Amino acid sequence: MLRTHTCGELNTSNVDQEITLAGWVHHRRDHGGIIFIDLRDKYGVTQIKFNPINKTVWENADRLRNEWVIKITGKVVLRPDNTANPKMHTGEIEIEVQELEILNKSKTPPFELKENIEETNEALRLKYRFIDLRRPELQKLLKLKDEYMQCMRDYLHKRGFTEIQTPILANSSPEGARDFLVPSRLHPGKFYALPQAPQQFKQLLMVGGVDKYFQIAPCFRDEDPRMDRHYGEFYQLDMEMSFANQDDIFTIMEPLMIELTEKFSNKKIMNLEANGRFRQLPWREALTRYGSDKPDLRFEMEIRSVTELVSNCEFAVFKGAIQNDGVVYALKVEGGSGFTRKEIDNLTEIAKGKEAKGLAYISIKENEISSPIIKFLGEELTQKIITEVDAKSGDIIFFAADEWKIACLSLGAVRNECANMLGLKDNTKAAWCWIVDFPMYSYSEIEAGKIDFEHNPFSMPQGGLKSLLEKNPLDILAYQYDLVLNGFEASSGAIRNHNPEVMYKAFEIAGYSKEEVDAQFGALIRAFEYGAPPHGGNAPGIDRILMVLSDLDSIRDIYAFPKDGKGKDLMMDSPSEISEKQLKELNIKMRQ
RNA sequence: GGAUCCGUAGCGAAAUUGGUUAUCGCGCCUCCCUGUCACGGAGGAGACUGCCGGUUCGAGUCCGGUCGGGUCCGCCA
Repeated sequence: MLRTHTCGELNTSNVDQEITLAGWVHHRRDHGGIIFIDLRDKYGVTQIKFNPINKTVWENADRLRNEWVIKITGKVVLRPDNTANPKMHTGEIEIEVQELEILNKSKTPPFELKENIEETNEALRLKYRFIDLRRPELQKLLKLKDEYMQCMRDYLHKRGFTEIQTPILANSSPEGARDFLVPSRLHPGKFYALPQAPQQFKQLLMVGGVDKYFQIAPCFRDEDPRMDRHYGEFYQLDMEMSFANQDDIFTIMEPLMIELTEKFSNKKIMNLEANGRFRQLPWREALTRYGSDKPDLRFEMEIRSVTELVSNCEFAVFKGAIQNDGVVYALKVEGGSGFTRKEIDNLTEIAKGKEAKGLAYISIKENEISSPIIKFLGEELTQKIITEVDAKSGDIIFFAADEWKIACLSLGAVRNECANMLGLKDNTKAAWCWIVDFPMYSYSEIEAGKIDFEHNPFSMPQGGLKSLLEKNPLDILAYQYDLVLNGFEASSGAIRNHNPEVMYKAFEIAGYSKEEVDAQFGALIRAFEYGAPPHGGNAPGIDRILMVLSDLDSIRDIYAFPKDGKGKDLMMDSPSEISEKQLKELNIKMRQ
């Protein structure tokens, strides 16, 4: 060992001991006749001091600069009276250095590592990630993530789950996100794909009799990143159980999420049902009341229908929407009457971003009701609306008049932004909930009249084959659920369709022939013909959950070596060009 | 694919309505200093204001383009 102790552990009980420390020069204070150095390692900082006793040691101490790596041997001594530093763990002692070895020099770092320094441009920090990682904040995050993953593993192991690794080189899946493709050298013209999720493999494990599987699984998707979506690769706590129904999955997941919240955040869990269970919101209700399939339930601010109330009004926008089988929904925002013209314009743009045509409003200030639509609604109806949504002085009411889904989503986006503006997103709270009863199908947004899977084609339709045969596809619900935390989608899961007959029928409704299903999901459907047990599971996005629990502004902080917002690794300079030789070996011609 | 914000020494920021030699703090280099811990003191180096073009007597500042970065929409079964 190059050291007898770490830089974070020495205290008064070690006084007079001869010790050896190794670490980085964190900071130096040269007083002419005495040099203090804060020596840093992962575990902390210890003050070491040099006096001009030994000429060689003194001269070398004089050369030391920030981030040089050194090893020192010396004696632990009590600091003189009134010079202890209560801010340091090791602040009562210091080391009188007798020997100094310079293990490595360092160039001047491109940014400073001291605390209380304003944060440097992220791109520079990412390029020099190996330096940035030395900061205590990031050291803590690495450790936190390790404990976090260990907690999940322990929890599931105790409940009889087996962690199993599934292939990284897999098949391209025709639905879903863009794949990362890997050309095959041994099979010219053919490609592997990195898995978007181990979905099919975990279902095959259930057919294989594994019963309870989990994996902290890497997932690869070539889609544009977001603040809460790391580019390219991310990790899910992928789990699946045989002979389980939806409530069995919830019963396993809920205590784990509670444990993670309590151990890895200082948030107080709110919004639990009286029996301690997570609230369950049907998908349709979530959209109708909160305008989102991932509602932030830390605050109320519910959408209310005024469709009935305004059904006979002469305001063309409301009237038109209702005549087209649409709805008129209202969102009362308490304390929103102070929004400026510019802020309302911004909210209007947000609503339009969700395909609303505009954003009508009624603003109620002390003695005055202001609204661009009051002249169309009339005094009486305006008052009725205000009463209906229980608005008071100081509030503003926004309206969406459109087909149901657009009305919901546009007001949902407005609700979200208003909560930001009014500071309603309380970071000391954690609001978990399940969104259940997703529709199995919806109309295609690309091809008019065509029916697509709304969410996950492998889900079991509620009512099974009977529903598929008898119901209007758009009315069929799936045993499909999302877990939501503070407005973020934390997990997605389903009870799977394990029956070949039901599977073919489900795909047939979405326009797939038997041959297409066989070609694309051959292994799965073949497996289902050999006694597949009923099964289901889900897959929490662990990076995103930790990001929310830790109140981080970016999911990149969760990764040791993150990609930037354009999918580049600035440190490794990837993606990078490859040689002609490699391309030739893979039978790929570069486009000129 | 679209929208929007940002870009000034190594880092973080400033520069009035377009005006003279682009300012400050940290860091860096040299020297002084035996109790500091954001040590102190003296001096010094370091910038084609992202890049290209335009308007103007004059551009860090205004305009157009471009490159790089952040965030959002689309996208993410």
